[in-house]
Amino acid sequence: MAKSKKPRWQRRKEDRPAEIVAAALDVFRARGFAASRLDDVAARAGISKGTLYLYFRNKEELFKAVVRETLLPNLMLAEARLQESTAPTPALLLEVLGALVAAVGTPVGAIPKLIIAEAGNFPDLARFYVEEVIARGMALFARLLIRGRERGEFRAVDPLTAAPMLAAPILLMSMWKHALEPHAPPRAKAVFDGPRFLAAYGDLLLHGLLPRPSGPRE
Amino acid sequence: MAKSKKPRWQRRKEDRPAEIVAAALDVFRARGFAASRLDDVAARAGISKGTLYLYFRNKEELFKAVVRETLLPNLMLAEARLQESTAPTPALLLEVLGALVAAVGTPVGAIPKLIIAEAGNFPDLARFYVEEVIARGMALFARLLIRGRERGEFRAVDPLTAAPMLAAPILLMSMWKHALEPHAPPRAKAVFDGPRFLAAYGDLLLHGLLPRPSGPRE
Amino acid sequence: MAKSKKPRWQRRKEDRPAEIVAAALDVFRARGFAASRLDDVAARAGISKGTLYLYFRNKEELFKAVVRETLLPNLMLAEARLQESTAPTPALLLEVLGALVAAVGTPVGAIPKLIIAEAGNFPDLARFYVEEVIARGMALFARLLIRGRERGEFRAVDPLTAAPMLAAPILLMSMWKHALEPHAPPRAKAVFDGPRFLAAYGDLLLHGLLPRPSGPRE
Amino acid sequence: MAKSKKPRWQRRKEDRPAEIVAAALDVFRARGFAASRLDDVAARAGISKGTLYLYFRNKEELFKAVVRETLLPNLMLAEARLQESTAPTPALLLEVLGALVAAVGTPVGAIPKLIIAEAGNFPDLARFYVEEVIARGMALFARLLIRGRERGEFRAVDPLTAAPMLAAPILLMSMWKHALEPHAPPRAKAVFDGPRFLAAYGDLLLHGLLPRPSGPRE
DNA sequence: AATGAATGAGGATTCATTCAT
DNA sequence: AATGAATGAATCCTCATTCAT
Repeated sequence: MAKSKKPRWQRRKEDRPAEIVAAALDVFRARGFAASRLDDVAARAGISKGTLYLYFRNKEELFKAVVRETLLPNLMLAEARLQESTAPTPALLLEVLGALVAAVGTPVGAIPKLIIAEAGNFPDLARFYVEEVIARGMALFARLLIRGRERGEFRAVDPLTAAPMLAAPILLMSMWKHALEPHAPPRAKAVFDGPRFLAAYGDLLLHGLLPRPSGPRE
Repeated sequence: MAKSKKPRWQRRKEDRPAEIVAAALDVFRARGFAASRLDDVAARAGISKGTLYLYFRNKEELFKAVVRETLLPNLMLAEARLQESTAPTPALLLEVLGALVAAVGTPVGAIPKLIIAEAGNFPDLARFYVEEVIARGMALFARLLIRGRERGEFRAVDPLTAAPMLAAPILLMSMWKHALEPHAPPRAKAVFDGPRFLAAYGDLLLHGLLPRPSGPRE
Repeated sequence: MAKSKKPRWQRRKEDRPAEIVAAALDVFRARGFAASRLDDVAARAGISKGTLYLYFRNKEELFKAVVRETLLPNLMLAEARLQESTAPTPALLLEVLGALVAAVGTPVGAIPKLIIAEAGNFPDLARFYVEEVIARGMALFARLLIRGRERGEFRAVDPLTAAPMLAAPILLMSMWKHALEPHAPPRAKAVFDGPRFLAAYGDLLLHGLLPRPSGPRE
Repeated sequence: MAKSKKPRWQRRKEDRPAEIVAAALDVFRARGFAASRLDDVAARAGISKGTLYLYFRNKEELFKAVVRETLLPNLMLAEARLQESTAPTPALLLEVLGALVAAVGTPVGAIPKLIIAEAGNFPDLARFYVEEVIARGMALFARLLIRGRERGEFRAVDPLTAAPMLAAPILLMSMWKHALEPHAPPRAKAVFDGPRFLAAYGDLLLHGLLPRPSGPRE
């Protein structure tokens, strides 16, 4: 039998996990974790169901991999960006928010909804998210607020308490985009459309943060 | 033979639906809709599995009943409150937000997370939520912003675009309370605790809304 | 309290069982015994589900009552008719067949299909049917054949073996009417219509397929 | 450690459907469709419950497959046989009836009872049976009657009306064998035993009940 | 390394039967 | 005598996981 030049399977040991994770995210995004079938994940990844188990011990591990591997790179990127910038803080804040808003439009934006939906069933995943994602994200915002305060660009607010407020509209937008917008009438969709949302958000946020031109307050 | 032997069950046609809905909300809240077993709902409602089906055609209908029957009364209450008040708009806004924050602490607060998690699987539920809850909620906030503007209490912002920003921290809080907080370290829990959160939120929000130049404020 | 002239329930102890049996036959006829719900039987009888159990121990007993109480009167009628008649045997045979064909058009005609479908699950019902209905029916036909032979009206055939052949088209017709006809195209329905079927049946039965060599017949 | 440990299962994609259909027919035959449990079908087919669903979408589809796949081959066989024969028509008729009587003794013989029992619940199955089995079967008999008439072997009868009469005793026999005989006393069983039944049937069919005026027959 | 047939535990749903009213 | 709310065993079907190929 000499016709065996082409191997029966491609050797793609390296790429497979990432492909599977991407496929899983797509499927989980649409149906939620519990209602997703591994059959569908496999089909979308272009492999067979059995092959999934060569790379992930079970459905839960696949879920965790999806969360870990799609969130952390994004977060580290943001942290690096903040570190090196010398721009005025209001501009830097807007830049960070802009990056987040952009990220929300990608499949990654569906992760928060998935985590929140399944936190009750996967406590360690919830813990991971709280400690590795939320805590770090809030710390990042808090540092921004402090930086602004120190440079006289922001008024004094408690950074740890205010940080979540900065994040809240981003979260809202991610929920909207990945859960409700597909079912909303056209007029409702306009509200959340990209730059417009970001501008309104920044306006409201900054005018609360910027020092008042005249007279001391509070 | 005393006639004491307590009966194996009671007839309670009137109360049952509400009790079942409450039990279902509890269970769905903890596990999510898809992962909840009707066995558990029945157990928590103190009835047998079959009894569920006397009152709800199937799991999906039960879910819809939970959403409809717990959200609408709350919403109508808020709308009524807004209608009759003559208070200054900033105070009224804070009052409304306070009521929402309070509601978030009750089981009702878990509904948004449930809806968002299952929107992909129950399009008509999603549509119901968008049209009957979100739209009405946003309209309510928009009316508040317009009222404030007309009375000179707020600066000019586009009410339809700004409304979601008012709601965002409430949503964030509901997600936090019902999904992540149980898995968070104690220090993190403090941030969202009641009045403190509300105060920070109102402060940030109002200083962005109030007109600039001068004068004493509330 | 003097307004109690009209009692809360009618006293109808006597009629109820027959009404229930009739309703049950209707429902069983349409869906088969196994797929029939007692809810439907009760509804059709105009009573509540619980009341069924005041008259019949369970679903199986109801089934047996349906069979017993609808078949036996018919059978006894036929036996009596045969006893007293002095008509020529061919005419008598046609009369009996005619009565059976008529009976097949009523709800009773569905009983054979019910028995046959459930014989495997209710052995004693099957035994009852074999011994009380089939055996007696076959004996009746056999007596007819013997009577004809003795009076020189029929040729010699083994009466016990030939009897089922007389009954076969009746059975076929009952199956057709109560099971398949509702789903048949119009052209097929014509074949089984009443007198025409009976005439063809009598003709074939009495004369057979082979051409007569000659001479007068009958 | 010998490698003996026989594997927990075998892969048998090719044979499975036919095996399942055969097992299902056995179970349906004994209990009727509605009262049969797929558990039992699976057990009899030597597979697990889940495997059923790899081959049949649900219980109803399995039922339809049983009907379709066991009836059609038999019917086509009979049609082919009729086409090629040059025998005298009475002999050919007896041959066809003999083949049918033989078929009735196999599991296939239980199909009519199943169809008739469930026609009310599966209208399209009933339609299929009326159009693909009964219609074709009756056409086959009608052709036989016409052939006999044309060759002067049969007297003139309306072929479409007479055809069902030829089939009726076969139907009766199939009902008897698969429903009632197991519950009948020994003496009753003799009546339907194979060649004897067939001989009596053929005799009656060909010659009828009336005495012949004269001459030798057949 | 990859497949996909086979498994079987788990959960939604139905409905005969019971029993408080 | 009658009701119908409540029960829970029974059964269909799904799908994560395993394993023969």
